[in-house]
Amino acid sequence: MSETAVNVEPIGKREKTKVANRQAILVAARAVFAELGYEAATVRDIIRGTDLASGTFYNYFKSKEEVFDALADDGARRFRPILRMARENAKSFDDYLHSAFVAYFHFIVQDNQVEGRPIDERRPHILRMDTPEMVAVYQEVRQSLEDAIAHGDAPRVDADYLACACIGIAQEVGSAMLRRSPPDIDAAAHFVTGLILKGLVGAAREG
Amino acid sequence: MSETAVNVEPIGKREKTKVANRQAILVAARAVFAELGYEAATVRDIIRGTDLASGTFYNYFKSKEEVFDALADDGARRFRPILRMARENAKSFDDYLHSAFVAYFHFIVQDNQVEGRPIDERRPHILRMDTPEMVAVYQEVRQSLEDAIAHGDAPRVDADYLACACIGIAQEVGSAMLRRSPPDIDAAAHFVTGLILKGLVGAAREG
DNA sequence: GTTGCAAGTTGACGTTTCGTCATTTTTGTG
DNA sequence: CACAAAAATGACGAAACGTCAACTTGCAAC
Repeated sequence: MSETAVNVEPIGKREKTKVANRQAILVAARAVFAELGYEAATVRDIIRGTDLASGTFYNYFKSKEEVFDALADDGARRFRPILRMARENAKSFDDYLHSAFVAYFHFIVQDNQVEGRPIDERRPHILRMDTPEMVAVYQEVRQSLEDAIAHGDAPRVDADYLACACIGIAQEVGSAMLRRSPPDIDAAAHFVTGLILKGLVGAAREG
Repeated sequence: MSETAVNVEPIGKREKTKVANRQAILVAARAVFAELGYEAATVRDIIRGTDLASGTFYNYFKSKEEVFDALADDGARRFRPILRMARENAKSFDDYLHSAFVAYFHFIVQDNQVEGRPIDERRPHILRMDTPEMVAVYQEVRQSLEDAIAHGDAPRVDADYLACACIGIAQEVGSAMLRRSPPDIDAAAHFVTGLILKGLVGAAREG
């Protein structure tokens, strides 16, 4: 065949700048939200953090809210493969639970160290369950639980409720962990894993 | 003494309308948020739902955000005495946990039946942990847990983490429960109580 | 390379919402 | 009733919004 050049980068300049602009807006938005808080931030504040014009913002997002959702979505998107790896590498159900929580706590610690800032500051910690990637994370967790139940590795619990409970625990205990300094990921993961597997007894400080 | 009239109502008209106005704004805001969503709602939309003038709004709240926080705060304030009663009437620690969750699930079911609407609709379900009454609820829960631990009714767990875990579970499983129709409060409460007391085994469908 | 067109960017503009404040109304008191 | 303090009012300038006609850029056909 007469196919000549390699085609490793199928994206032209058009698409490239589109991705770059979108990303620039998200980065600027993250900084602005951290700086001013979600409410006080304006679309103009965000766009000022890029080299784009005000009108361009609306080619990418309908509103400040949509940018925020995209940020949350992004977080979930980055976390999902980590979660999947935890599942694939797990030696047992207990191991899966533990490594999933470790992964999540690790993730939020990293995520909250942006720009050398401590954690502090009222950041928009608000997490929606209804953004697409968020739902995907929920489904991933739920699927793992259902598989474990099907294989007899876990009791026959309501997988929907259990997935929700795990997510709720992860979020709240995760936030509590971040409030402590330094955040002890292993301790937090040990706590929540013990709680889920054995209840209060499992969560107790010493075995 | 020449004190003549009874004084059962120490509040004059001043204070009375102040309370009424504040309440009117909160009621209108709840309706507007439900109707338009938090983002789309404006301070003017809210004030239009009352018979007050626009300027008056700012005598009561600094911003839309503050109104929203006040709504959340209000919810927590109404829930707190219910939670306290659950504690005082509890026969045991297990009983306390169970009745607290029943009370919470009952509370949110009621709260989401406002105006005959189903649950649906993206309402600002966003719950902040940093509003004063919210913190009070957290502390109430934590205190109960610490007391139980001190009295030997519960293992020596990290009370901060456990309180956060309970709240996270209550929120997420509560939301999941609301998504089902009809919401089964007892089933949900049974699930979460079992989970916390005995872990997965306790949460399984049949004891 | 040049030409033409679709895709994307720009910033100025009319519109909407914001938050303030001088004025007016209401409430409590002597 | 008169007076002062407290609160409500709505008009106003400032700020942010979202749109759009004009302009620039990327790409493909020739």
